[in-house]
Amino acid sequence: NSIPVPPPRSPPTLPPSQPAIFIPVDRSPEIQEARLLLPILAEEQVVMEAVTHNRVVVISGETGSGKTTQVPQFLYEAGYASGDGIIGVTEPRRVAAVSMSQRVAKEMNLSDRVVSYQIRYEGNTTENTKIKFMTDGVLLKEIQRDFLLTKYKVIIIDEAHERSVYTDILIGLLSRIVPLRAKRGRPLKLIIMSATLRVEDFTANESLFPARPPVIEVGTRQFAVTVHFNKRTPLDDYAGEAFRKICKIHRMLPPGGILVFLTGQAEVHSLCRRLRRSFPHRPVPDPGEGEGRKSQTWIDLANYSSVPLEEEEAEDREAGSDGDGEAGSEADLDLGDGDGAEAGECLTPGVSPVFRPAPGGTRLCVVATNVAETSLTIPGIKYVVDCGKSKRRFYDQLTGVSTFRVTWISQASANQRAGRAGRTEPGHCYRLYSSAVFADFEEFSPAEITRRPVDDLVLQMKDLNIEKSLVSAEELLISLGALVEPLQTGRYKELERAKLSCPISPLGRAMASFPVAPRYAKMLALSRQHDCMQYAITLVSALTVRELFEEFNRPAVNEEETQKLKGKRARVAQMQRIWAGQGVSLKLGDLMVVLGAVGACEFAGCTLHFCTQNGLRYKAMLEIRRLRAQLTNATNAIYPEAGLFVDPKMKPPLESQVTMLRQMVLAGLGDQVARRLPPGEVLEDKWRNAYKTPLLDDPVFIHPSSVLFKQLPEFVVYQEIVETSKMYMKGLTEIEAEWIPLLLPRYTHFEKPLESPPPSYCPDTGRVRCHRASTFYRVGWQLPAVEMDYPEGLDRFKHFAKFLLEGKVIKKFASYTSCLLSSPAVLLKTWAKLQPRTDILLQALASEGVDCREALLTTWKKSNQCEYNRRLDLDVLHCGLCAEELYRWLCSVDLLLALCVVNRCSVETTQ
DNA sequence: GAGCACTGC
Repeated sequence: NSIPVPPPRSPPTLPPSQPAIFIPVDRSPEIQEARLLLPILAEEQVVMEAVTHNRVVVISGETGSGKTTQVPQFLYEAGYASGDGIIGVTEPRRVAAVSMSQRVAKEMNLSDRVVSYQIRYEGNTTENTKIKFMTDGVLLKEIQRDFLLTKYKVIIIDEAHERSVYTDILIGLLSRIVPLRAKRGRPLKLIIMSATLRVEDFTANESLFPARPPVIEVGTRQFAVTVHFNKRTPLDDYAGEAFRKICKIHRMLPPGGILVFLTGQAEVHSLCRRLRRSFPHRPVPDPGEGEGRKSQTWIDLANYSSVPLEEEEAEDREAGSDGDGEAGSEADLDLGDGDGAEAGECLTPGVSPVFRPAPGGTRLCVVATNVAETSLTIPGIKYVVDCGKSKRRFYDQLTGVSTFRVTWISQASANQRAGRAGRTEPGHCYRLYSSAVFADFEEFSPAEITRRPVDDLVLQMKDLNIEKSLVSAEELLISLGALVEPLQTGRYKELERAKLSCPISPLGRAMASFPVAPRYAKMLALSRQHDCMQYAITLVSALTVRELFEEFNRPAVNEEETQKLKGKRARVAQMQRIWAGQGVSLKLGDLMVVLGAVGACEFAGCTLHFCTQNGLRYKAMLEIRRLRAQLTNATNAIYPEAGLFVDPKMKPPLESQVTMLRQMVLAGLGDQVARRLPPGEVLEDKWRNAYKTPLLDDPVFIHPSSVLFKQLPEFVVYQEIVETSKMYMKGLTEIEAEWIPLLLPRYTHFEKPLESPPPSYCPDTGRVRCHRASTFYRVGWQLPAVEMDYPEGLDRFKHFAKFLLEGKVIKKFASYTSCLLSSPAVLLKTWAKLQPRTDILLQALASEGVDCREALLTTWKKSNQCEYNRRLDLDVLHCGLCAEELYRWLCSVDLLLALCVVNRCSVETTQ
């Protein structure tokens, strides 16, 4: 039943054929036999000719065709990995990269030193590696180091139809790299593998590939799946509809596993309970406990969603109460050969060992969310029940607010789900919605890049010196100090254009080398200053992984379970309070909890037992552990003097370090500050305990799970805002208002320096200091006046001149102060200009740019290179002789300054 | 006073 293969479009004249290369492969007879069944094998000739004659080739076909495992082998046999180049294959998921490399190594009878993989945390590549499977993000990082990907002769992008962000960006970059490599005489071949439906995305995009690349279509080994639509579409109760459908399938249809697609964890729980109640078997272990629970996500879906249904089923009262005649009839289980057979992806080799076969005399029923669509393959599924919906995260690019919504899936997703029924034999897919509804589905899910924040991507592109016109992300990066701020001159349009072409700063380069979001990368880059790096790394790891804690909020089925869940929630809340601590520690808020949780978990050896006891997600803790190791290595690579290591017995941070961490969080997440509405300003009830953020008009609230929920600090920084019943901030840290102007000057509008307290001279930095009040951008919150460097401008020269004459800058000058014709304070008077001597002094300082001690000494040094060079090595400020020389110099030559102000006699005596 | 799908560096 394979799709006819059109010949690849060939160029009018073929280049002279090259001598055929053939690298022998020693496959076992069993492997060879199995390969022959794969549709792709019949196309080897076609594929290889297309690759020979084209720089870019698209291979389309569902995963059942075997293209992922076979095409790299074709290329290897044709010599694409002999000599100085290797074959690279990207996958959107880690499991796929690992399992594919193992599978291909086995098929080719080669060691994993030759057919290897690389994922974020680990890999087995060697200098002998010829075929390298990797996740898409890994290859993107490699481009950052070697833009032309010189070690590869071929790059295969697998699963391109999934349109994952990294895959999208890779294809964009490779479309530019391929011609560059051709120009250099070391051609790189690009093979894009995609499901048939989405091939146009790549071939019809002329800015990607001006010459349309040839497409080779391959059939699948997929068995026919008959699709049955509901006549009616339930309004809301798709879970109930699923339940009824499962009951009917189970009662009336031949053996074979059932896979049910729902949208969320709670639904999965509740449907499983309902099924167990209706078809009781031996007790199924509670998902929240039991030693078989290796990891949360997988086991959740394995243990509690694998419901063996007994053949001698119990009376199904709930199904019996089904009043919907039409949906309840047996007609909709029609097994006749419909023409609705749809091929869908079904093959992900390396089936998860988590799924145990159903016990004898029972039927396997798996209730799952989206995971089962691409990430998991469950053996023995013959029936798919598809509610047609999925829960997706929506992200508002303007406000940064996340929401989770249950929406209709795309036609492509529905077909993907249906395909899961045809893996081992012909199957059936029951769609709990009508064909009319299906026809209204979007053809595809929107590409991921359109639905997520892009700041990290822009930074990476900048690191590659690629321009991208994404204004808001650029603004964020400028605010973080990762990009150089554009010049504030010129017309508006020029300004906008300047923004888009901001070069990357040294800080930005350092940030780009950390494989985390730019906000977190900035925290890491800053942590070097205060001996907080190991804490910052731990914090950033945990925040990147997110959702550290198990969710015990699901509705319970009976009193016993209610109590159990209540107990678990109480235990977690208690631990969170302990980890958060009191006083200074508590101000770090939910991030202190995270730090404490990771610290305690590692201290206990990161065991499953510890995680279960304390409501931590074991899988999350393992991921944090690996990310910590990676970030520690990355940090050591940038700052070798740091000498960091992952300390499993890391001590809690000192109070001073906690404060530094809070400041780092603020510096990294300066645009995610919220202020509590002062109780006196609460006019409407909806603003009670509410916070205001710069970007939202509506009130936001502290999430009840936060340890700061009852604290209600005036200023907080949040990690995210999720809109559920209200707008809730999560991941909170308390910050001090006076930090904002100092750490976030770019978000602050400063007022004029205050007259009281008066500006002062800082003997340590040699600069003029002052106090300034300020307001926070957009919302105009009044911020307390803080001490800071005096702003640039004429006034700074005035103050510096005053301090100079007062002897604050050069101590020795103090002895001359009494000889001055007028008090140094005259310089600050509005009428000072009327005194020519003060004006001449100011002009002299300004023309040399002398408004701090360093500038003064530099100018002096420059002007008196020969005369005073030797003495400058001495400490000018404390050596009387030098100070006098300096003073004389100031009076006589270059700056002319004191002459005009200082009493003539005094000058004569010193000269 | 609550309830979040999945994935990658």
